[in-house]
Amino acid sequence: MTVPTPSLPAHDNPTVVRLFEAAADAFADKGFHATTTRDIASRAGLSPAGVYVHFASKEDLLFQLSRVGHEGARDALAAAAAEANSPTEALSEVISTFAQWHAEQYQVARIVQYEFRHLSPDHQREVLTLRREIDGVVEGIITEGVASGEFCVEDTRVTALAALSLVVDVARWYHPGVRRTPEDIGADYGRLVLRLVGAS
Amino acid sequence: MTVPTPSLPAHDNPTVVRLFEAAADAFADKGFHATTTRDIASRAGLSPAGVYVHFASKEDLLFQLSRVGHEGARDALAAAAAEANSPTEALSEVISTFAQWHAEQYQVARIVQYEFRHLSPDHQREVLTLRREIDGVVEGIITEGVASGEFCVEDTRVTALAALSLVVDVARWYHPGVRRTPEDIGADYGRLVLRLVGAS
DNA sequence: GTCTATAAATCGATAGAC
DNA sequence: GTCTATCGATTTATAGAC
Repeated sequence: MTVPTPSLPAHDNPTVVRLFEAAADAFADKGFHATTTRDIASRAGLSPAGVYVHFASKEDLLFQLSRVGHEGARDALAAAAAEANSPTEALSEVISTFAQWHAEQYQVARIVQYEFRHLSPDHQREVLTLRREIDGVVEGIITEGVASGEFCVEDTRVTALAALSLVVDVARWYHPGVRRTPEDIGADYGRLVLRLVGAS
Repeated sequence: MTVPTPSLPAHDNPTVVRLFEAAADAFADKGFHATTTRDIASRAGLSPAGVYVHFASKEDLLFQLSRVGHEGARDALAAAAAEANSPTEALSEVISTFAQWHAEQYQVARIVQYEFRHLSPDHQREVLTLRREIDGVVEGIITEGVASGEFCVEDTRVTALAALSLVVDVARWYHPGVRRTPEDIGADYGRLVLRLVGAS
């Protein structure tokens, strides 16, 4: 049994946690470049210089948010896939879980999906590795379902990308106050994706 | 017969056209706030001050791009819908056309979909009106298809949003050099969306 | 209508006291 | 580890010559 990777750098430090939440709010709300380090610091109750005691730069904050966000999504996905007894159940559960995560964590999801290009090239590569793990889970389930005869698709990659598009776009339009709850959205997309793969 | 609204302010002025294209490239590539007016001006072959002869501000450039982009998408959609003889044909054609547009015009599409929040409140309202026209076309077709018995959906609004998510997300992942052509993508999504509405 | 030059404000990040 | 103060670079936008 290995010790799980800490989800945050120094996640037991309350000031670091506050900075993390402040940056997540600000980046999701205004975007990376429209957010100032002063903005983040004041939301966290610190002076402008306080940020740099805990993070090397504004880009470092974005990177840590992206990394932790991806890891959280990947873990939620893997847990959902592990419990399933068939490709149909697995796909429905994984998409449902992922869609719900995109709604509940819509700030982090937005940063993960839409602020990616503002990471340094090295950090882009690292985050891309995590993203490919996630994409691979969905594509793998569809491949299994086609092999077992449960699914009927023209192109596995095209269908996997379409399924992920449904989910990712939740981060664009979701905000607290929309009609549906995150649970509703997850359930809706769990059903819709079974139509996409010809399983219902 | 009314004269069509010019798609560009002073669209017959070659300098304005060059500025427009330079801004579209830059905003799509780096985002609104990461793009400098110097960057736009130099891409258009002008001095930093040259921008302000033709546009009031950087935000004005973003607004004009968003407005013209939305109008182009809406017109392409309306033309596709007008030619169809059934809800099934209409939905397939509209989604196919819209997806193809998002790939071919992926720079403008990206600006339209992801830089919206950087518009002024007044300009957000104006662009939102255009966007609701587009959403209404898709939702209207699905409503017709349900009424005629061609489609079978649980919730019309949820399904319309899902169909649009497929299309909108093209602007996030598409770039020249991906495996499929814009025509391929349009054809793929025209078929996939018929599955979403239970028509195939 | 385009230029050079620059104003005026703001940014990310650092220095050094405590 | 947090602060005040500020550096140095960069930004949007304007002034005024041509």
